[in-house]
Amino acid sequence: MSESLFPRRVVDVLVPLALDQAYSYRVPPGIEVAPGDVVVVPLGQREYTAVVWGEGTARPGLDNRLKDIVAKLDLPPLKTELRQFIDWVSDYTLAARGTVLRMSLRMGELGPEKPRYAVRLAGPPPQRMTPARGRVLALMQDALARAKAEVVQEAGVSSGVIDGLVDEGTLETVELPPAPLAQPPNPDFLAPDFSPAQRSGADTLRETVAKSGFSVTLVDGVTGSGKTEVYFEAVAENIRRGRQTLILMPEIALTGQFLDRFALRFGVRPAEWHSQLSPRKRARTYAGVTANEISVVVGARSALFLPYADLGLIILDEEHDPAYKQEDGARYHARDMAVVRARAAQIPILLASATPSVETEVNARRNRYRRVHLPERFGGQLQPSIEAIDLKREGPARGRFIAPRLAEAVKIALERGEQALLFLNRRGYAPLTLCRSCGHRLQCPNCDAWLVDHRFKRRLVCHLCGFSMPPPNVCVKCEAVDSFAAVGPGVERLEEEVATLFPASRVLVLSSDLVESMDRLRAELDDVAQGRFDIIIGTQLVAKGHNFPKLNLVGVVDADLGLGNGDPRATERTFQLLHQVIGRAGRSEGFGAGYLQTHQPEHPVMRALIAADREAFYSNEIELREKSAYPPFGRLAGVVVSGSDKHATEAYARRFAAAAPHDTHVKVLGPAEAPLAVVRGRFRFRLLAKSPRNYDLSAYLRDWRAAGPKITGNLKLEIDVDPQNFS
DNA sequence: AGCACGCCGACT
DNA sequence: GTCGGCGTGCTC
Repeated sequence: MSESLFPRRVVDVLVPLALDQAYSYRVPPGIEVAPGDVVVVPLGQREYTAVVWGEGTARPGLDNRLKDIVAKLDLPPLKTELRQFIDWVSDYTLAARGTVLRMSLRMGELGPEKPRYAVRLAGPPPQRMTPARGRVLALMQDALARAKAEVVQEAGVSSGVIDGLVDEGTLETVELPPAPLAQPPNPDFLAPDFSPAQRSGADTLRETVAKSGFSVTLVDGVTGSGKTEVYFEAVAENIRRGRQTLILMPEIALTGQFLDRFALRFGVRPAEWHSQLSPRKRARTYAGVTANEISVVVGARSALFLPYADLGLIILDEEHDPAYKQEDGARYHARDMAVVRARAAQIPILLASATPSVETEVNARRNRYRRVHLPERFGGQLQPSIEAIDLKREGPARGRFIAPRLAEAVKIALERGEQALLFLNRRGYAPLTLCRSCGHRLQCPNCDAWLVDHRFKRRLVCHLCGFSMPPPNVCVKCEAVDSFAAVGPGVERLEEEVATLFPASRVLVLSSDLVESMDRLRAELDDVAQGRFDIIIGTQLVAKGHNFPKLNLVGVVDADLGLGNGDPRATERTFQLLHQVIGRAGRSEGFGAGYLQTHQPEHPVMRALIAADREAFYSNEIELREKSAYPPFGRLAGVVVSGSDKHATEAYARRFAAAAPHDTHVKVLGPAEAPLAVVRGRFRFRLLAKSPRNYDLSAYLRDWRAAGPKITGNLKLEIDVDPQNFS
């Protein structure tokens, strides 16, 4: 009866599942909700933490099936700005709304904090005194409470000794308040010592933050120009204004040195946000961010979706880095989405890079983004001088990979007591193993890829699916015995060559598959910085963000790797990666040298690097993109159809292509077998949609997806707006 | 993302 | 006969 007299209010609630629609729920008496409120709702057999997305949409026929909201959580509501951002990302990327919301609700385990216990002096000394008890009492005489683990450490006793003293009444246990998450950074902890160019850049950034409002600024400075310290001044200004700052990094795991530099400037380390955070730390950081108790977050791309209480500034470091593109689940580019969030929140965003993405460079050249240029290396250091080694003319002997001229340069560096870095972006010993008698190549059974020889692990490994097997000694095809030959170099093979060339040197191989733990890696990088190794052989792991004071020589073993595989972004990425890795040289001493071993020294990428003519590279690349209407002068979307049955997959891809809506602005290419035609036993076919820049390609793709034939069996359809990867 | 339902093969 | 594999579809 009361139902009809007082119909309950109905609201739409978005559940963080792969659902595109918000569901309607009744609001029970005693609960008041508004859009953005975090609530608990029943769905199917379970209850979920979800968010009120708006007023209930009337849907006749559904009303008698509506369930009640279970509870409203005591959390700040998601602001309109964030909800609009989530809707926007979902619309743009075609990821389900709930999937995007999920990224904003990664609060981990809420609930009571696990108590921390400490001990302190509480009574007379014990009846029986022992040396261990004496040490504890000596330490505890000041009557301060100390964590038990700390006493164990300081007094050099076992925890049993402390327990005994507690039992005797000499010590008592007290509960401590939770350790503070992140101390507030002090914007005036250290006054920076700037060059005139840095000072002027810092002033511009500070004014940008003070003015507030949406703007995009490219902080464009070579490695060693001190751009981090310069943008720290924007952070300082934002802290003074009492607002929160988000600093995005491509790979948070490798930012140990960055956190130290932050602490040097602001007195404390910032809060961190990334996928490897422990559940407890995640929950507390989440709570701190929503309650405005954390003022600076350094995070990986997922930190972009956190519900900041009062976000005032976003900084995206190494903005060109391909790691900003999320490839699984919701496919989004954190740089582009960060600009969108900054606009939604009406705040400034800074994009920092020594080698901006072509997209950002075009925006800066056309004055859509402001540019703060830091042209010099700090302290008058020179840019490394770069030379090509033409492998066609002065390459190494067969089966060797270090050319004589590079070996000579390494020898000289070692004689000077300096370090050398040999860069090769290839893990393992050799990328290909073939049978000398029949030419058979060892291939992954699940993928269209060769098995990579990993000698340290004594296994052949597929880099696409992780399949591995011990190296066989009989050829599976011709049954020849011990006929296998390693073809091409990986970092492990390079180490072998280095050991014969420089037997007295201390060599470290750094490669992601050899990393045992983050702590171990940080320790190894520290060892390198301290000069405990002479030669470092590394994959792109070494290109990012580490400062090695004694490193003056970088040799790129195969500069052509990554070029010429038909990927439209290959030249840009090669330029950025090689520029970055060579920038490791000479950051302290100022006499850096880089050598590029290449088969094509006339390639625009090599010429731009050698001449240190960045502008030439960009002008050339921008012209090419404009001619072919590639991004940022046109839009692209990739579609991948995959399935375990090749014919069914190809047939579906054809039918899907045929269902593409007619539109004179959109050109659909394919389907064609993907460059990685088989991965994990699934066959892959690619389609590509091209449109002009000012066209809503996302809307087109949504129509296309709706018009496409139904997915059956284990077929999968993946849509990637603005693809960065064409494999 | 769960979870149930339903249809097929292979065991007590 | 029933257990259980996973492909399919639904959740306000």
